Amino acid sequence: MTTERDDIQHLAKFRREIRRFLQFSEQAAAATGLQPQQHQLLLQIAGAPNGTQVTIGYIAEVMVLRHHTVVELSKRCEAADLVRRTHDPDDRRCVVLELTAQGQRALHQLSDVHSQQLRELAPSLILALTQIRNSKP
Amino acid sequence: MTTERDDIQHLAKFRREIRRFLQFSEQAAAATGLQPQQHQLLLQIAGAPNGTQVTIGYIAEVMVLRHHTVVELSKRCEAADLVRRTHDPDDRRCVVLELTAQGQRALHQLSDVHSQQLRELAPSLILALTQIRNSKP
DNA sequence: ATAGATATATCGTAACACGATATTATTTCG
DNA sequence: CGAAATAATATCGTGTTACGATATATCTAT
Repeated sequence: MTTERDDIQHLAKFRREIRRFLQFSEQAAAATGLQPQQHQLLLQIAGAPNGTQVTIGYIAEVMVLRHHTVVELSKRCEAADLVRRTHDPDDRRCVVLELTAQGQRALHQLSDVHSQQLRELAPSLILALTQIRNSKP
Repeated sequence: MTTERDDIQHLAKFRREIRRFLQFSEQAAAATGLQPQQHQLLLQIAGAPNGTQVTIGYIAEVMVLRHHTVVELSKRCEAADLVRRTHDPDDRRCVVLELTAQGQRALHQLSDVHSQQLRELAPSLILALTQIRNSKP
């Protein structure tokens, strides 16, 4: 019972840390004039493993969203001149997503502050994870 | 430039891991008949540090929400018989939040699967964090 | 007792993700 | 080859949710 309570406190602490990070991230995105999800889209486009074709479907998978949600998100980003949408000439069903110059600028700016923030938060996140991992299975 | 690209890939990987965990969490909550935020409320009520008065304001702070959002969330949880809302007799402005028996059951059930899932995801999360932390400042 | 501070509550609104459904392009196979 | 099946993206309507603005209740200090 005592370990149960400890476990729950550890889980709660982990979620507080995550939430604080996400809140930071949302504010950083807003400060750059982006919606949080727009930032995530840019990040997943630019941060895909080398050689990946970045399509709607790929993004839907890695962001764990329905594809039509990604359609809408990518269109909002296109309208904001952050993302370019082109049809793959080899399979014209597929839409390939790339960053515009402005999208790259925004992402690099955001990535800098995120790296820095994560370097600060990493120790307590790792600690929380370690505590959870060491709880009785 | 190469390090920049690596950094972005590491950040993207970290976000993918986080997103996968959150997705798991949302589905687990849904399987128990809870909204994701309802689960978070239960967790932060039960997982507050020992001796904490769990009020609307406290939850607003740790969940990084406006207090009126917590009012609404806690009322939905009250309606679902997961949470009890009582006025602190010493300061009747404050609302104290506690779990009902049913809220405790749901939370324990969810905590079990979350602990297990986090034990699985912890290594790659820690790896991603470590890679970010080791990137050039 | 009253002004100001603190904590919670109410109301209207906008963003977002989803289900259901549709459209366009490619592949399969009879 | 051409129709049916499959795959990828697109459109539309909807419900939830968090928010800003504002209101109410309670406490504190003078």
